[in-house]
Amino acid sequence: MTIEKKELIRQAAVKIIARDGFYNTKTSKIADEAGVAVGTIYNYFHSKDEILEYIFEVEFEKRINYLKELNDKEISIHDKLSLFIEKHFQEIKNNLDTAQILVREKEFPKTSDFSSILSYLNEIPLLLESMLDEAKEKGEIKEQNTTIIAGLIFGALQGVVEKALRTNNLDLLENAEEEVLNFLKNGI
Amino acid sequence: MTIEKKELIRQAAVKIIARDGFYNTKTSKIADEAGVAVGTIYNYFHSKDEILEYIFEVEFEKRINYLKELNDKEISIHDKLSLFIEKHFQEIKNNLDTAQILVREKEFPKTSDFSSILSYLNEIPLLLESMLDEAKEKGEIKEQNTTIIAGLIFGALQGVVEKALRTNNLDLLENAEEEVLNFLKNGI
DNA sequence: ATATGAATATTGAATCATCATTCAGAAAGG
DNA sequence: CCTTTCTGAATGATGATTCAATATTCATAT
Repeated sequence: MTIEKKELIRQAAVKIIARDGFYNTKTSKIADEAGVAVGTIYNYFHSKDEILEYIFEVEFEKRINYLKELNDKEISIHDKLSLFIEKHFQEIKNNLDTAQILVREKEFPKTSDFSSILSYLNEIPLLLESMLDEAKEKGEIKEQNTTIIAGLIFGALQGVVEKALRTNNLDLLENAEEEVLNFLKNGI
Repeated sequence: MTIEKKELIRQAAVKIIARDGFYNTKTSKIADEAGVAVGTIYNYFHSKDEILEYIFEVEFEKRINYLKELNDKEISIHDKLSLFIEKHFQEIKNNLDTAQILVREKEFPKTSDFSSILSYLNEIPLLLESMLDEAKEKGEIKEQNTTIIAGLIFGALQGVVEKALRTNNLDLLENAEEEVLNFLKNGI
């Protein structure tokens, strides 16, 4: 039960799920890709659902930890957002398969092992929101509904990634950071 | 083979798929909700996939037709976006179940009846993009990558809806239109 | 009005393919 | 040799789709 083998299976799963979508992925395909038997997967995960959960966990924790760090820093809201967005697109470009999964997989029924994915999905906008709230208090940004704006920013990032992947236009990701930042600052 | 019955089945499907997600919805549940036998569904749709496709078709055509109308009008880009966003949130509030489906269902494998959903998903950002291009030529908005900005706006709208539905905070939708517009105009 | 029956629509139990998961035995490790 | 890990064929549940039987519709004839 080494952590490396779990990681091997996770990476294989990322590749296959990115291509076929979670519900159209068979555990046997993941096993093939990882070069292990199906049974082995079940030594590291309790269920197929748990694999997806783990993929989200790994990826979201990077963002969440980084956001928390940023929140504690004494820098302007613009710098915070700038750094976060830079980090975000860096991770995206770093692993397009994971990016595909993050923007595509949204179907998490209550009766499943998915509950922690839902908290991850909540947490990033919440951190953005508290970041915005603090900036609002300091007068760095104008009066506005920070819940909506946080949801909007989170969605905007996804929208750009979705567009790039859907049209297979990866060059978009190169300019995305700058364009998004400029947009956040000044609008269209 | 009346159109009313097809519509009855569509509405039942919307309700169940919004609650359980497409891949976790059984045709028998849709049949129950519609008050028909499973077999009847197959008189109106060739497959389960086709039901989802039809749901997207009905909803996206509203937006697409409206956007095309707007594109032909001689009004400012801000008015165009304002009208589109107003329409969008109006439709969302009008049918939360459909909204849930639009933001949640993203898994459309190649081998399926989903191909037309993919073109719908492309078309709205493309229309937004050409709207922005025109405004850019006229000097209404600054120089910027309109592909990215269109993807960003499309995503931002989804992000707000997702947030409202995920946290079951429907009040957000009341202020969403104004906040989003203000954001588009001036940034944070 | 009412009856007729051919065309059309509905029904839901039966079919059949599809996987997630299990687990008895084999291999590897120490 | 004992423990841990791996294997992959067998199991069992699930659920989309089919289709023969039944019901309904409705144009036409009486």
